[in-house]
Amino acid sequence: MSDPAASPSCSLCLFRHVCRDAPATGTRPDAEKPLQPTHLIVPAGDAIFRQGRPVTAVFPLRQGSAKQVYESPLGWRQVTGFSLPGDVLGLEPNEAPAHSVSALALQDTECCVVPVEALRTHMADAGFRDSVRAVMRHQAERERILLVAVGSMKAAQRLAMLLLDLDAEHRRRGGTDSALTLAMSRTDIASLLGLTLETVSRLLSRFASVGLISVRQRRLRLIDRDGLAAVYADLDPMPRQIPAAIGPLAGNVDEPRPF
Amino acid sequence: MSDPAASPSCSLCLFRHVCRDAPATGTRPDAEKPLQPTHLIVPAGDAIFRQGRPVTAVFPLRQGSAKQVYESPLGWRQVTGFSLPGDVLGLEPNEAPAHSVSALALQDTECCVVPVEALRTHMADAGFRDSVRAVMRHQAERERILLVAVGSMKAAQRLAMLLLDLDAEHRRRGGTDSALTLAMSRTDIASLLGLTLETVSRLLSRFASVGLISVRQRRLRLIDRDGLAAVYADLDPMPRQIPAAIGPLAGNVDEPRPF
DNA sequence: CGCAGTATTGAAGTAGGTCAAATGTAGTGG
DNA sequence: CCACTACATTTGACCTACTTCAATACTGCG
Repeated sequence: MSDPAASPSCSLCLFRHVCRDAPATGTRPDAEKPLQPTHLIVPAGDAIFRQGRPVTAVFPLRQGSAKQVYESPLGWRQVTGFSLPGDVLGLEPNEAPAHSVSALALQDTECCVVPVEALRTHMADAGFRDSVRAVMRHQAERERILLVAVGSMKAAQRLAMLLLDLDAEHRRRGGTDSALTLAMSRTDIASLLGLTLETVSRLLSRFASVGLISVRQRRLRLIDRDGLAAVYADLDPMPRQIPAAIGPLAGNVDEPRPF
Repeated sequence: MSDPAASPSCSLCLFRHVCRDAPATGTRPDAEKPLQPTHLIVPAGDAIFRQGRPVTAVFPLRQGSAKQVYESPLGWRQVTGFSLPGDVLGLEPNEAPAHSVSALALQDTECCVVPVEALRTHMADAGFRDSVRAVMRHQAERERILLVAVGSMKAAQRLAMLLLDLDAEHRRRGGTDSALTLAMSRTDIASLLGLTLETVSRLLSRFASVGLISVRQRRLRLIDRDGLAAVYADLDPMPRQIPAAIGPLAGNVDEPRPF
């Protein structure tokens, strides 16, 4: 846990090619790997950094998970995303001097600390710079998809989208099973999707009752990904209570890609 | 209209310090102003650029107005913002190689064309670079506020927010009167705010009926900015039909700042 | 004038919010 | 280990803000 050695999350880390902690990469000689970040342990619920505070470092996530929370000038609060091991917290686009959101640990969490000076130094490398910017662009794209989802999709679609995304991230991290554990509360999910916690809970139960998933508290298992994708794409009126007996051969979805 | 001379919008333009078309700035000697952009006329409804297409130039808006439209992978479309003269269209953060949204002219529109090479050249100047990045950050902040609005505010709040923002932009451009003309349709407004056009129309009527604004079609006049700010801040249950006779002295709003 | 696009207004339906109660889970200290 | 508390989740019943459907009016343009 507090062992500074390479963790599995390192293999997905943005800094893996320049970090001493990361396992050697086959393709590169790794002649120079000057980055040896310190580590930081954050207990569940605590902030890794806070919105508005100056950016002094970025934080590759090693263990645990976090949520990003944005607080608007009028005091409205909204979750804008979740992060898993391998993600880098605190990367601000456009050379922002201050964090645009807060990051709160969803559980006891460990992350690396990469000072901005080190980051800036490495940004001199074109390849590295490009990959950092690609990550930033991906984040921006995600937020836009969230905006469209919240702005024009139904509750069931939004939740299906989130589940598919969480599953995709889980698999990208090597999870071969379909079981995942939700680190975030129903309230967090509701905030992200622009719903209430009751709606999220009901929807999860409904998904389960029609055989799309199984849920018990925070243990979740995706059973029918295609079905979820259909819900996401809204090809499916999503049976209110009991599925209309006529199951029309679960049609394929042209674009099931979540997020 | 097609006269290439300086327009009033130039005085707000990001490029004013480096552009030959812009009026001389008092503070700087303008020794070097190597930018002399070509101009582009876009008829109402046409695209200035399209989402996914490579970024070849950015487009300072001279006359007219435009909307940004994002199309999600699944085909959902949403307006993400409106632009007025002085704004720069097509500025993509993170060195994105392609436009992340489309820009459609809301009326016959004229804009400058600044090739990306020229932009990149001027980015060498620290002051200029900083101001460009500040604009990008401001845009990102706007989108986040929109996300929170759509995700957790009521319809009336969202609309009040938009009206206050449009008004603020109008005044920033020198408009001293409280009258403004909406270049966008009710449908566009509805899309931006995550509502239906009928709701927008009804809400405008309701705002008018309680004396916050006056509207007729696309002519709009803000009558009670403080009242709108109160609606935005939700200090006000927003009378359903006829105000509940007890008017509690229209309280001050701590943070009436829209967007 | 008459048509096409845009806006307003009404009536009815519903998705999701709100309020409230019951159950489950985890943490704490005895 | 267990009792007790605090909090998260589920579920139900009701309600309303918003959508949907539909009809009517306004504006601009050939």
